Amino acid sequence: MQRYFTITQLTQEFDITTRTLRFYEAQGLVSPTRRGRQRLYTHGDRTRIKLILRGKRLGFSLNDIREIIEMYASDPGETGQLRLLLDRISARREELLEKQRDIELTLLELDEVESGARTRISELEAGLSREKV
Amino acid sequence: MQRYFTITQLTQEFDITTRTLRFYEAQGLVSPTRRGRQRLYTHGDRTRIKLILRGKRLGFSLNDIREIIEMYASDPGETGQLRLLLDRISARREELLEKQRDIELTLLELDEVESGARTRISELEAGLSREKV
DNA sequence: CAACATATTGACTTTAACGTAAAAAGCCTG
DNA sequence: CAGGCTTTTTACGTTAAAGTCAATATGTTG
Repeated sequence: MQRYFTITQLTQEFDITTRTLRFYEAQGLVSPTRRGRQRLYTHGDRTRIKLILRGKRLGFSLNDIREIIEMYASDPGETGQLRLLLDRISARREELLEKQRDIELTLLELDEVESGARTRISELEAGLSREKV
Repeated sequence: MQRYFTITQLTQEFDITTRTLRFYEAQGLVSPTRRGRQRLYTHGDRTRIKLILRGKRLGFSLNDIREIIEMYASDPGETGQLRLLLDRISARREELLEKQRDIELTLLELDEVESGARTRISELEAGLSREKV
């Protein structure tokens, strides 16, 4: 297993541009180490990038994503901070559950549209295309 | 049940601004009728708005949403068009299923962070706060 | 080492999705 | 019907998330 990934390896793997990865770095979402000026991404960096892209697919902004990632990485020493973390977690969980419900609804609607379309196709194929079946 | 909704009623119900609704109209996503210059939204319009907002929560762009809504409303007369519709439906379904998986993963990660946090809280409350438990 | 590709940096541009502000129109209400 | 409110229209501004382009720098290969 290789120790480091280059920027182009990652752009190819995730189908994003170098500009995107540098932008994420400027936003403090990843911090690849350097060999000279060149960026070297560790497996940890790669995992972070996966998290970012997953967040994007779910419609989270980069700021949201930053907060989520920081939750993962945070290591609060006192109870108050830990309780605050628990609150944030449950807020995020609520959001995700709402998205799940939204998806369920949309899938159901797609099912309806699909079965409607299938019905009409079979009508047409049965030669019943003389209006008003 | 009322026949029409005013723009402000809908902005209040959905917690969006009039600017947003007019913007959606300019994008061809809703087409309220008019009484003079005033916009009157039907129940159908209201449903569309719900669809739009649901799409947004799932991270779809307004263009995506337009296409999805057009799928719902489309009434293609010939088999070729219907098959194309079926393709679009299954593509959208794939996207949604991917989002579902993304959500599952994220929920699992949140569970882990949460249980870690709970563990540390109980350690702290047990008075074991003298480093290295 | 010259040539050529690859990487970095910085500046400017673009696109989506609204926000904000100003002016005019419409419509109650005393 | 004057004053005040909401609504509409028009136009310009803003923000997030990159895209594009040009100038260097670095690396590598014959």
